[in-house]
Amino acid sequence: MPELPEVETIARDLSKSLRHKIFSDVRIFDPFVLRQKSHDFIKRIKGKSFLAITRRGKALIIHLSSGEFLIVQLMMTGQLVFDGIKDQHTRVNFIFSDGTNLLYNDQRRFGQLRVVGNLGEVKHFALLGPEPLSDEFSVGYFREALSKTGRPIKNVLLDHTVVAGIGNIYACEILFRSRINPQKPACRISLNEANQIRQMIIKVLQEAIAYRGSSMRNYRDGKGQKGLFNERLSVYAREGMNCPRCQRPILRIVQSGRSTFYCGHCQK
DNA sequence: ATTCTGTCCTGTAGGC
DNA sequence: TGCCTACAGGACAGAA
Repeated sequence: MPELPEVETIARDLSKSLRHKIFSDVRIFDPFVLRQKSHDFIKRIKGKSFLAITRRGKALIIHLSSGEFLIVQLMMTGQLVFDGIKDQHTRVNFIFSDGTNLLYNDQRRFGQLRVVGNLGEVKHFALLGPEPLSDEFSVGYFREALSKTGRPIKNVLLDHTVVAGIGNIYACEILFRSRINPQKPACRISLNEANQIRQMIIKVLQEAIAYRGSSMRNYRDGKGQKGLFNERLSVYAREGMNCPRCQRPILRIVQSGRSTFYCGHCQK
């Protein structure tokens, strides 16, 4: 699924594409992706206009003129494509008064869409840790969070209650660039290493946003295009290929049921 | 209390 | 070719 850089790219694209649009109709092809009854979902969107789109963690928040919010969790394979062509994975089609549309496509159907009256009622947001690109994600906060647990650092980066928006691709890339072994217990990471990891979190995410994200399989931006960060990935999905730093083969292990890619020589 | 495992679902790649 | 297994960007309930 899209992680923070991909979701941010979609939000930026759609904030331009959807400016001044009015939702004139909503077509539900697969009610499974809704967290509420279709008629309620449609009723709360139809006739409203688009005000803004923001991001929290990996979730998109569309602000409606009614004061309500359309929340989209893309999960693994969700896509929001402006003025695309419907295919077999199109689950919802939002139609605007000028004849353009916004497709919600989702191959695996893990994604979820819903309309809420206020963001405070969304439990997921209440549990989320700070945005990594905000001042809230301070040196002191991050050091403190690492010191409190003996879990492997990779798992801590994936824990959205610690820091929001980092997924499997960027957790691996951040640790590679920080030269930290993904299995290292968080509480054994030194203050200097914690600073290094924190800076790499910020740097890698900003760089990935600048390159419009990474496309492994299904990710597409708001214009239906692939991201460009793939060729800049050093370790993710590169098992057996050469480490760009020492030329030794990249390793793959499983942590908490998820693949981790790293260099056993460079990352201590 | 904290942490991990299995599950949700569809599709594809690779081994034999 | 075809069948079978493993795996895929996330989140969460329920179990250890």
